[in-house]
Amino acid sequence: MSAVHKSRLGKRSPMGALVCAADGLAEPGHLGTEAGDGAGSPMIGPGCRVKLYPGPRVYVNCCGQECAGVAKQHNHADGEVSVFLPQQGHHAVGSFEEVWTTSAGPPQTSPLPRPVSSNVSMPNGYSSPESVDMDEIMAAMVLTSLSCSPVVQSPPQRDPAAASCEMECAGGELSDSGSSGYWSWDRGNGSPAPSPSIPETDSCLAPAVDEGLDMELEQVLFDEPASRKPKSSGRLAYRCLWPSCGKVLTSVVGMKRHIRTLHLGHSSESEQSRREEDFYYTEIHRELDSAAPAMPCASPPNPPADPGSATPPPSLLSQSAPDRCWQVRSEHLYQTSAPLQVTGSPSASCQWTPSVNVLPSPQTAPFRSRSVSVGEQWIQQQQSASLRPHPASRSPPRGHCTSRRVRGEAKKCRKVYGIERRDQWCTACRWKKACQRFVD
DNA sequence: AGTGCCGGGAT
DNA sequence: ATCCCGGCACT
Repeated sequence: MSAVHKSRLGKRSPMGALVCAADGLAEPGHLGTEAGDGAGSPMIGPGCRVKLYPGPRVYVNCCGQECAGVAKQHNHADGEVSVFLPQQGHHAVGSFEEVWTTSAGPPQTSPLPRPVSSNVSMPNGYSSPESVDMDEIMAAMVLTSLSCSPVVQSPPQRDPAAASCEMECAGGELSDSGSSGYWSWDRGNGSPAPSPSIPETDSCLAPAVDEGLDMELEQVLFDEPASRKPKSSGRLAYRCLWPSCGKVLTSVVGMKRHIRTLHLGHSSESEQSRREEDFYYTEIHRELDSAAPAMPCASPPNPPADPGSATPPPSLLSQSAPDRCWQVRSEHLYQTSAPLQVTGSPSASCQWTPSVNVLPSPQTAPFRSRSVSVGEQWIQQQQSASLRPHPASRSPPRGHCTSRRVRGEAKKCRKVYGIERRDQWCTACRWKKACQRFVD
């Protein structure tokens, strides 16, 4: 079956993307949480595999009454959630079941319109998760429109594999998801190797914080753009999301300059470059950030490397905007690629070559060189016990070398017009070729 | 059996 | 390049 698909991916281009979605990779609405099978149970609570990210406002049962707090840690293994209670001014550690995300009541009784997802590292009392989400969504839309061709400007969709990376790795606030996991305590899901080519993934490494602070402190008092002016100045910092950088500065200008000069390698002040810079740093809360223990990303910083040359990490996904685009823009792959996509895995078609080069940074090169998306790798690893370093080495189980395209679901000329009106068929149908009029 | 279409031959 | 068809895969 799958062996048959490969030859038809070309004209039946949507298939690749559909496979990604159909396989459950994309799960809109489950942003930032790892919900279980229960589609309508995004609630934190017992029996629900929801992962609570730091940042969102949560409520705990404190002395018999509901107390608002900020989720800080969630030890998924122990089921303990650490919540910072601003009103009490201390942290509270409670069981997973005692935390809910709406003020309506405990999780068992109050359906949550959205799972705990606003894991943007925001300061205490910054805003509600929902408002942050809106900002993030808007930013994501802009970034997506910049980074991708128009076809990918659909609402952000997440695949669980990508979400798993978010959970493992920090950063990603500027992604199109708008609710990427900043970090998580769940360490049990394989090795949290960060994606080597994605800037956000390495931001969990936060070196050189102090030096950045020392260097840029004076700038806080001056040229702070209104767009990113922190609501509680002095508490916000900006972390460079460039891989193996993680520099934290206290001013946007300094951070942008840092990214522009050190990473992007140019000093252009154009709008384009500024947006690029926005993409590579994130706003962090210094107290939260410093209070956060070692990030789950324990692996050393990965330089931008060819993903195909390394063994694919088990669950390393990020959801940066370009990366997301790849998940969606899978349909043209067969045209630009060769045998790499010709694999038996149904997900192997999820690959594409971006048509727009918006991020001329070195980071983008590995992106484009990806042969199989990480989500696909995740699925393939789930499906196959044997892990193969190169997707090209996978060959589908096929009876013979010839490949036929799968029979299309669409009605063909023969069915539409009938054999008696064969003259109205498309040329291909008349010639017994793949129908060109009613393509799948 | 009916259908879609690949591969290849004929023109 | 166009036209056609044998034959295979699939439903």
